Amino acid sequence: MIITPIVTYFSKYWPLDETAIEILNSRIVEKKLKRKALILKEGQECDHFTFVVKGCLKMYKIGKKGNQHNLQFATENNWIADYGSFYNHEPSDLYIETLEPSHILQIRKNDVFHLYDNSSLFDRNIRIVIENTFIEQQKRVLQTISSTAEERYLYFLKKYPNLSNRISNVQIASYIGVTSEFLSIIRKRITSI
Amino acid sequence: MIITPIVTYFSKYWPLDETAIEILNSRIVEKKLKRKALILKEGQECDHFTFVVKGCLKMYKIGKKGNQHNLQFATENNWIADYGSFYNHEPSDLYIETLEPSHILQIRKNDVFHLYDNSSLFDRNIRIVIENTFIEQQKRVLQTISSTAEERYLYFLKKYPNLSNRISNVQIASYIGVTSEFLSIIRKRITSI
DNA sequence: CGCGACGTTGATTTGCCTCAACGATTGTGG
DNA sequence: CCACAATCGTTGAGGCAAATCAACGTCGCG
Repeated sequence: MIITPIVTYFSKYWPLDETAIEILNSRIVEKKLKRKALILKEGQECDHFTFVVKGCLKMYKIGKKGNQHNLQFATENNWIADYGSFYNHEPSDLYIETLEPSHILQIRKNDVFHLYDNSSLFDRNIRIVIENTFIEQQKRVLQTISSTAEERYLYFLKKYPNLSNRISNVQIASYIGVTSEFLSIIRKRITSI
Repeated sequence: MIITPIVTYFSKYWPLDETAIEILNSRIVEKKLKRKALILKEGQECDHFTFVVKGCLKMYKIGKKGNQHNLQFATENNWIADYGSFYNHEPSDLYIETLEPSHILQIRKNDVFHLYDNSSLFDRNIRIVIENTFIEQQKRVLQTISSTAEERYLYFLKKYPNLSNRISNVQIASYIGVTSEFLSIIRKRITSI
C-alpha cells in the first residue's frame, strides 16, 4: 500500500481505510510540469481535480481588455479546480497555469464519481475540500466589497506570508484586484511609514 | 407522511426515502416572520439552515462606515445560511434579515448533523445545495473583478428578473456594489439609449 | 549576451463616492 | 383609515481612489 500525499492530506479529516486507499491510488495520475504550463484553458471542461505536491499554480480569468484576474493560488497540499465547470459539465471561463515547475496529482472526473460511489469516506473528504474552498471564497468576497486596496494587500501579506515571497507583485496585484502600478504606490506608502 | 416543501425540493436531486422524510420532518422548525425580522446577527454563531417557503431574505455585512453590503438574496425555494460560521462554529460577520413578511423552515445545527449521520441521501442533497451556492458565488466573484457597475446591473436584471421587481433599488445597489445614487445614474444611462 | 518580465515613477483621466437637497412613495401607529 | 414618518429614487456639485498610458533602469532566464 502506497501512502500518497493525498492520503496523508485526507488523514487530517476522515482517514481513508485500506480499500479506499487502494481504489484511490489506482486512479491517480501523476504529472511533473515546467513553468507556465497550462492544465486548464477557457472553453475546455474542467474534468479533473488537481492536488499540488510541490510547486505553485494560479487560476485566473481573462477579461475583455485582455487583462488577467487571479482567483486562486495553490501551493503544496492545496487542491485546485473549477468546480462549476466540473460539476455542471460546462466549458470553463478560467485558466489554470503553473507559476513554478510543479509536481501534481490529478484525479479525472469519471474516477472522482467512481470514488464517490465506492467510498463514503472519499465522498466526505472531497465535500470538506469544497466546503473549505467555499468558505475561503466567501471571506474573499466580503473583504473585496468592504475594504480598500491597501487593506486587501496587507491582509494578503498577513494571510499568505510565504506565498508573497514566492510570486511576483504582478500576480499579487492581479489577485487583490488592482493594477501593478497602483500596487507599487501602495507598497511605497506602506514602507514610508 | 407529510410532504414539506423541503422534501419536494430534494426530489429534484436525490429523492428522500420514507425513513429520511420522517427523520427530517421531526426536526424542522417552522416560522412566520414579519418584515425586517433578523434571524442572524453579527457576533452570533449561525446554528441553522434556513429554507424559504414564501417571502424574501437578504444576507449582508455591515462595513466600517456603517454601510450594508448584500451578499445574497433568498426567495421561494432557496436556502440561506452562513456556512463558514456554521461549519467552523465561529461567530458570524453577517446579518440575515427578511425584506418581506416571510414563511421559513429551519433545521438547527445539531439536527443537521444528526440527519447527516442517519441518511446518506440527506448528506448528498445538502452537499449539492452548498456546491450550488459555491458555484454561484464563484461566478459573482469573477463578474465583480472583471465588469463595470453597469454590466453587473444588467447581468443582475437578466439573471433575477422577478427579484428586481420585488426589492428596492437600494438593495440591488448594495448587492452589485455601488451606492444607490450611482445606480440611479446607471439606470438613467440605460433607459436613455 | 540579449530579451522579456519586473518594479517603479509621473501625468492625466475616469468611474464611482460623498454630501446635500428634493418630491414621490410607501408603511405604520394612533 | 388617515396622517405623519420613513424610505425611496433622483439630481447636482465636488472630490478621491484607482486606471491608463508612457517611459526607464534592473534583473533573471534561455
